[in-house]
Amino acid sequence: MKQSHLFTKTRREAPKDEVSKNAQLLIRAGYIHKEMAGVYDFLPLGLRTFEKVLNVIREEMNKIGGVELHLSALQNPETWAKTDRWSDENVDAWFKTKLKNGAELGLGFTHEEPLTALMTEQISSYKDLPVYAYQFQSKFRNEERAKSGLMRTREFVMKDLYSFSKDEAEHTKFYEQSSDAYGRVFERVGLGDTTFKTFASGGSFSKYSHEFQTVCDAGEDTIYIDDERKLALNKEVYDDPQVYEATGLVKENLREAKSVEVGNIFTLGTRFSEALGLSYKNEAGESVPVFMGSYGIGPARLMAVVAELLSDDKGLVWPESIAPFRVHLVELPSDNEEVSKEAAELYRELTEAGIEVLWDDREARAGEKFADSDLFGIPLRVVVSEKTLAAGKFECVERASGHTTHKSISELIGHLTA
RNA sequence: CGGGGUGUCGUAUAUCGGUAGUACGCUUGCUUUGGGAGCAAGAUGGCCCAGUUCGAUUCUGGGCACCCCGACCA
Repeated sequence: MKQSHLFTKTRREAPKDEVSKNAQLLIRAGYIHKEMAGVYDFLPLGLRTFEKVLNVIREEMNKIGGVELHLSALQNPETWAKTDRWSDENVDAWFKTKLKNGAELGLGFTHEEPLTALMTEQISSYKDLPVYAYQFQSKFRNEERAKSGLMRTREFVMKDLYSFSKDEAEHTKFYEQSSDAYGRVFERVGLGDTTFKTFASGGSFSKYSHEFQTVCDAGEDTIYIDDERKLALNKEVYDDPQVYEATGLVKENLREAKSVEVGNIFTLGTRFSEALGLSYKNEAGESVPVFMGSYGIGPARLMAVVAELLSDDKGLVWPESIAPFRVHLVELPSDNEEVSKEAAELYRELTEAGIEVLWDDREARAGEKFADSDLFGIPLRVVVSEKTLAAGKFECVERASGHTTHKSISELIGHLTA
C-alpha cells in the first residue's frame, strides 16, 4: 500500500481523554479512533493488525477441529428465557432494543443459547458428535464502566468456540487441546513468556475454569504465579484450600502480579443443553444431554496488550505475526528522480514476492518519516535515499532491536522469504 | 452504581466578568531536505439549556459528554 493512500494521520500528542498506553499509542499511530466511551473504530492499519490476530486464532482453532460459523448479534428473548438469562436481574450486561411492533430483542453479549438451540437441529445421534463450532462475532456488553482503551469496551469482537461432546471424558480431552491451542496463540503474538494459564472460579457454570492471564500493570486482575510450573491462580480462588489440592500449587511459592485476562475456557457441562433441549441418542438408544464447553478470546484486547507490552518510547513494536505490514519502505525526499524509481522498483519486487509493504511515498522530510515509521511499529524499515542509491544497497533497520544492515534487492527478498 | 474531576480551533494547552492567546496540524509563497525545518501571510474555537449581569467562555443551576478511583465483570 502506498502511504499517500492511507488517509490516517499520526499525532505527536495523545488525546487528553486517553490515559492507557495502548489507546494512546494506537490513536497516535492512527490505528483506531474513539467513537465514544468504550467504543472504538478500527482504521486501516488497525484493521490489518486486528485481522492478523484473527488469522492466528483461526489457524489454531482449525488445527483442533474448530469449524467457523457466524451467528447474529440480534437475539430472541425466548431463547434466553429458557436459561434464565434474559431478565435484567440475572444479567445486567444486556443492551436491549425493540422491533417496530414493540417486541423485545437483545444484542448478544455471548452466544451459548442461540448456538445450543441451533444445534438441536443438527445433532441427534452420538454419530453427530463431537462438534467444535466457533465464530468471530461482535459482542455487546453494557459495561457500567468502560476503561483502559481497547481493554474493556462495550462493543467488541470475540472469538467464541463452543464444544459439544458426548460425555465429560470426551469433553476433557478437547478442553486440554483447546488449552494447548490457546498457549500457541499467545506464543505466536509475542505474549508467550508473559501469559499464564490461570486457575479461576467457574462463575455460574462450574466450580472452576481456566483463564489465560498476561502479566501487565495496566491489567484489572491480580494473579499468583508459579513461574516454574508456568501456572497461576486468580485472586478470586487464592484463599480456597481446595484449589491447592487440585493443582498441587504451594501458596508460599507464588508471586503476585497484575494481569489482563486475554482468554478463558469454561466447562459448561449440561446446563445449556438441558435447558434448551439439546440431547442425542447413544448407542443404546437412550437420550443423553450433550456435554458442553465454551472458549473465548478477545482479539482486540489481545492487540491492546501487545501494544502495551511490546512498545517503546518511540511507539508501537509489532511482532511479525500481527504487524500490519512486514516492511515499511521509507523513501526519503530527493531531487534525483532515480530515488523514486528505485523505491517503486523495490516496492514492485517485494510485493510480487508476496511481502506486504507499506511504501512511504509522501513528500515529507526525513525526520517526520522516521518518526512515523517508529510509531507504526512495522518490523522492518527499508530506506531508499540518495545515500542508498550511491551505495547500491538499501538500509534495513529492525524496529524492535534497531539492528541495521545493508542489502541488495535480492538479498532483502532472500532474507524475507527465508 | 457510589466517590472525585474535566469540558476552550482538528490536536494539546493558556488566559480572562469587557477584542480568546500559544504550539502542532491545515492553506499560500520563498528557502530548506537522513530524525517531527525556517521565514512571511492566512483560515479555524468557548458542549447544550436556563439564570445572575449593562455585558458570561468565565459566576450559579440543570442537562449531556468524557476521564479517574472503587464496586461490578458468564
